[in-house]
Amino acid sequence: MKKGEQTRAAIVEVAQSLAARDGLEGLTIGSLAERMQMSKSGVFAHFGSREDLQISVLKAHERDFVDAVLVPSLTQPRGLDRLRAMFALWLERTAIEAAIGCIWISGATEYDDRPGAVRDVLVAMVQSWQTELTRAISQAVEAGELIADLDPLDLVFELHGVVLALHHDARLLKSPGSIRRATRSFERIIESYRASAPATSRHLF
Amino acid sequence: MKKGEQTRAAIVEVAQSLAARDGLEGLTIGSLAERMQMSKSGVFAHFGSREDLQISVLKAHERDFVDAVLVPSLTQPRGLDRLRAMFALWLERTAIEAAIGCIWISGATEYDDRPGAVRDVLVAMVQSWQTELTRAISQAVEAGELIADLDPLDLVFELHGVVLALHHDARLLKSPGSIRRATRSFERIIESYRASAPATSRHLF
DNA sequence: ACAATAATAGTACGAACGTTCGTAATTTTT
DNA sequence: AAAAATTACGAACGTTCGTACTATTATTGT
Repeated sequence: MKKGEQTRAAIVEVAQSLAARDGLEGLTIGSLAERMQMSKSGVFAHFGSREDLQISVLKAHERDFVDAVLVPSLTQPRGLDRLRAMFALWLERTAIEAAIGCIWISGATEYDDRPGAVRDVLVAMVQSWQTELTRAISQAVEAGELIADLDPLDLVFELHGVVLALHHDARLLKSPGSIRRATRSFERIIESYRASAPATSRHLF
Repeated sequence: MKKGEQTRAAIVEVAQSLAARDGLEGLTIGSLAERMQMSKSGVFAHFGSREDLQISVLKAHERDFVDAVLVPSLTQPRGLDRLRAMFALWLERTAIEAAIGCIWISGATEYDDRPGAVRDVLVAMVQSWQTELTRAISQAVEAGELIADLDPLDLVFELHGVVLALHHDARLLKSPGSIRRATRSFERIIESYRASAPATSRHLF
């Protein structure tokens, strides 16, 4: 690994924590350079533009998210088990990010009316994660663990709401016990969509 | 009403729509002056500082919110009816704000790590609204319309999640049908907390 | 109508923003 | 070790930011 690549990686890492606190729009090259003990132009040279830097931060965040949430959940068998793991890990990560900030959530409000490359990348990432969730839910439905007439997107919507409310309450209101409340909420939601009959293999029909 | 007051009111109104789009931090006196066809200093003179302007915008927003959501809901009788009205109106308003932006929601991520007067005012407003919701829920519990062991804050949390998810999906992802999904979600949540026995007056016990 | 008062414009400021450019220092390759 | 390529720096650019101060114009009360 050449020198340039490794300082670039170091810059992006610092930029991630800076953007987590101040938002992607609050991220400035000046403050980043200061934290890196580098000159502004030295930092800038690693990216063609600030937009490139912001996108690099988003990509690094996605890598982290996939490694922390999606990948570990795949060790669980398809169906409700895996869905539970996905959401448990998602909540765990949100709980951590409640302390440092989540650029997907803050970015959602920053870029919901600001067209451009950063917005496009962000939207693609969120949709990609929602697609993963949808797939896991569909598998749980097919396994007969969730009610057959469930619209997977409905469940995605509700789970997403729990995560957003957790982030909001923990971060803005600093209200204690949000994590416990979110976990309970998740269990309640899943329970209300559980198929009443015990799971039966599809090919029995 | 003197001249000054009425131009000030006009400025705040324009500032509201500007802040809805760009966030309270994205609101600048320069762009505000341009939209008002006034000089920067002319606009500025109505406020002691930008922070004052931001707080004025927040207060105007709260007035609008109370007028559109809280006040009309009070015409309904205490209990589940009123709670339903509150949330229906809240959703209705969020649906509108999904097109123009909501400064409470964007402000939540802008100020979750930025101490100061703006943050303090924002937090107070959110908490005030959550207190109203909590009261309405408690009344529905007392009326025997919702299960007795319900923690009102749990329900506030879940309803808030629905609103946040709606705002997110409608605004960032532009996904159609979010409003219908949110409404269904609300009905489902309420249903799962409904007291199974028909409502009986408390003083019968 | 005329003072007194309030409201707006004008100008200037220091700081921070992203970006460009020429050059020096360092790392990599030969 | 010399040559080539990469990486970092320092200074400056033009803008925009919020705010202060001073005029000038409108509005108000008598």
